[in-house]
Amino acid sequence: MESAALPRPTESELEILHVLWSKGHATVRDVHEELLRTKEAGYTTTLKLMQIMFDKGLVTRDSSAKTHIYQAAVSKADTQSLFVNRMIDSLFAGSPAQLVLQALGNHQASAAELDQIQAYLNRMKQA
Amino acid sequence: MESAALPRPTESELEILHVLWSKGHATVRDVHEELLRTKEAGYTTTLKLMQIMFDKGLVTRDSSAKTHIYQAAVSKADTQSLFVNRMIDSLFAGSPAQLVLQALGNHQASAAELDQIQAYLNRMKQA
DNA sequence: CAGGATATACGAAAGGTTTCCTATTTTTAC
DNA sequence: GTAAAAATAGGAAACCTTTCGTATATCCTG
Repeated sequence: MESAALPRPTESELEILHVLWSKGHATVRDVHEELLRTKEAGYTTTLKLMQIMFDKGLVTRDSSAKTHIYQAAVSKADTQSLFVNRMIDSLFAGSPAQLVLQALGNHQASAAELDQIQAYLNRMKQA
Repeated sequence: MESAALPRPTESELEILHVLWSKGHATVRDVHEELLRTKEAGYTTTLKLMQIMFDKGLVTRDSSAKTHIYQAAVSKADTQSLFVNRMIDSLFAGSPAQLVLQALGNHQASAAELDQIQAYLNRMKQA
């Protein structure tokens, strides 16, 4: 027995998930106001998107009160993983190292970030 | 003066680009036969996609002969970069290191790959 | 409790991607 | 040279995402 896998969030859905991840739980209006800071959209557009996300299982909601309260049903880490793995398969022939080098090569990382990665490598070598 | 940026390839377009990147240049039939190895599709579907890609500027073609010969107009590295940068912005708050750790954490990399990354880090530290 | 504000639900239009049918042209093989 | 095979082009259907108008219900304020 296996329940259907959650669909990959679309671009707009990701924006909403970001708000939910940072706020923990939020109303449609909360999310909408946050989105307005970076993009233009009508309120019912945000509402509709969140309803669709609910139907897809990407968010849960408490509808006991008149104003529904939403929460992300997928974790940020799992979602990042979903997209990263997909990209590794589809663009880097299954090689995570290729993606890593590409990511580092373009966006120059800070010293602190390089240290973080170094620490990770050290842990891997010990194991 | 600045020419319009090329659009981000769609999923299907990426599959075709992969074939073109590996073959260098190919006819629609070449590409189609290759795609058939992993997915099902009609010949005219592949043709149509490649025509659209031509219109978008994602591929070039030599139509001097009856059977056109296509080539990718975007490099694999540039395309990888496009997608990676986009993902860093949209899912990792602009931090390439976060993506790197995520990529390494999930797909366990081989010793050789870790060495490659280590070598990269060493180069960065020297600089 | 009446009127305005705020919320949800529903439906549909607009835009993009993917698919394939059909018509037409060109090549090839007998 | 003619018929079959293979190629291109164009259009349209099916599907998904995004957007928003409108209808309806609920809440709050005076």
